[in-house]
Amino acid sequence: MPKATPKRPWGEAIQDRGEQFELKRQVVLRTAARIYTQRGFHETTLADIADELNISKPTLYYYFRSKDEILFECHRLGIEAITDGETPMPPPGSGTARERLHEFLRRYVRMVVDDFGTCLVMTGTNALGPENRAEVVGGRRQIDGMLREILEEGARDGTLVCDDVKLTSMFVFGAMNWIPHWYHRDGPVSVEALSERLIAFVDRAVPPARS
Amino acid sequence: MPKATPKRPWGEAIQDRGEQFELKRQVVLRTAARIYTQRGFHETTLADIADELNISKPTLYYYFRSKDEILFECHRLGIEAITDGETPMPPPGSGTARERLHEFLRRYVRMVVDDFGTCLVMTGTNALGPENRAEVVGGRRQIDGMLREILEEGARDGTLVCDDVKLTSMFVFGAMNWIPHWYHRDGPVSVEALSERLIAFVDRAVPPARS
DNA sequence: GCGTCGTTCGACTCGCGGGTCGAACTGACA
DNA sequence: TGTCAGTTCGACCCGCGAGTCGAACGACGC
Repeated sequence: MPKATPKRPWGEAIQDRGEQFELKRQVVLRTAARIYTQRGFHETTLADIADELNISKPTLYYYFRSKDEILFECHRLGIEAITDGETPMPPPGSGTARERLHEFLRRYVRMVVDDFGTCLVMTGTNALGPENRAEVVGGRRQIDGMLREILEEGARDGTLVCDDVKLTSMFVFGAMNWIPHWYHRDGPVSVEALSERLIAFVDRAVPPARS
Repeated sequence: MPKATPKRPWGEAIQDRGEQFELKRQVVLRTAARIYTQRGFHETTLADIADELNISKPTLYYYFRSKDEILFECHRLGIEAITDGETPMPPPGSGTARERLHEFLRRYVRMVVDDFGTCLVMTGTNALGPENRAEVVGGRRQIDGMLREILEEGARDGTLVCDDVKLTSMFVFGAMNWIPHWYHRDGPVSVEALSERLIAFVDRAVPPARS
């Protein structure tokens, strides 16, 4: 019989210290993001997060400086899922604007359905401190810019026609950001199916130039 | 010269006591709704609301039982703006489903742009106590039901075709609920213009039966 | 065995903010 | 002028939860 492993709240064997540190940080973040979005940021206490992980509250402070920082990191990871995707968005000029729109929406839906993305769009930026909020707002503006750029290119290449880029992008983001309020990953509809159905809506709402 | 009126924080003459009471309650609610949506519910203290009104914190408790109740009343008024409109929604059968959809959207936009409606869609229900939350959720479900009913009728009379009522309604509500995040009443675009532009989007997204 | 570093936790501090209490003020009416 | 109901506020209470501290524990190298 293998020697009894001592009680370790994280339940894994120790290999590389720095690596383990980062790993545990990630676990904390995922858990926090999930609870934050379920109960709300202010309705979640650090004790709640600690309990869920079978660790103590001070341990959280070994990995993070504050409750705020935890939320901020969740938002940052959500934003990065789009801005720094391992495979970057196809640059302007590759394919039609409509094709790039589809790719963007697929990514965006994937983000919004993930723990961090859900946290990003469901917990407001009110709770964040000024500097953190500024960075998150900047990131969101960047994502907004991506969509607007695609819409503007669509006006040029004729595959996407809208008279008001801001209105159109807000319409689309609204529909997308609402997803976490009703869609559940573990339901009968896959994320891919969801994407395609929503893309169909957007496709109709933003038609190509009349031939 | 008229006799100097004594200092009254509310700045109005006293006429009917009960009427005044209700009036002041309304003023508190509007102010609270505005601050709640600007800074967020938990970021707003009762002192903030009191200061804005030039009254003291205990005075708020003369009009309301708790901070929760204030938020709840805001949500209730938001919901009532649609469910108990002075002019009720045209009943099923009057006009086409598409016409009823337009009327519903006009109302919904009008609500969402008002202080109480904005508060309703921007502050989550997490902060509410169980009973209050249940009532608000019930109200929102009722509004949701209105749209779904219209969509179902549209499938029957052929003026609105969508293969998935839930998905469609969520798509639409998402786009509408996002409005307060970017639209400002005092900007160049009127509420009516906004409604019509958004209706145009929805019209394209949910086409009539192919003739 | 022994020091060291990385990790964890029990027990604590402390300020913020929701909520309360009793006194004071106001206007109406006799 | 006195009383009473409606209204307002200064001063206070107090619990919750973010954040801290020092001790203890584990694994590793020697």
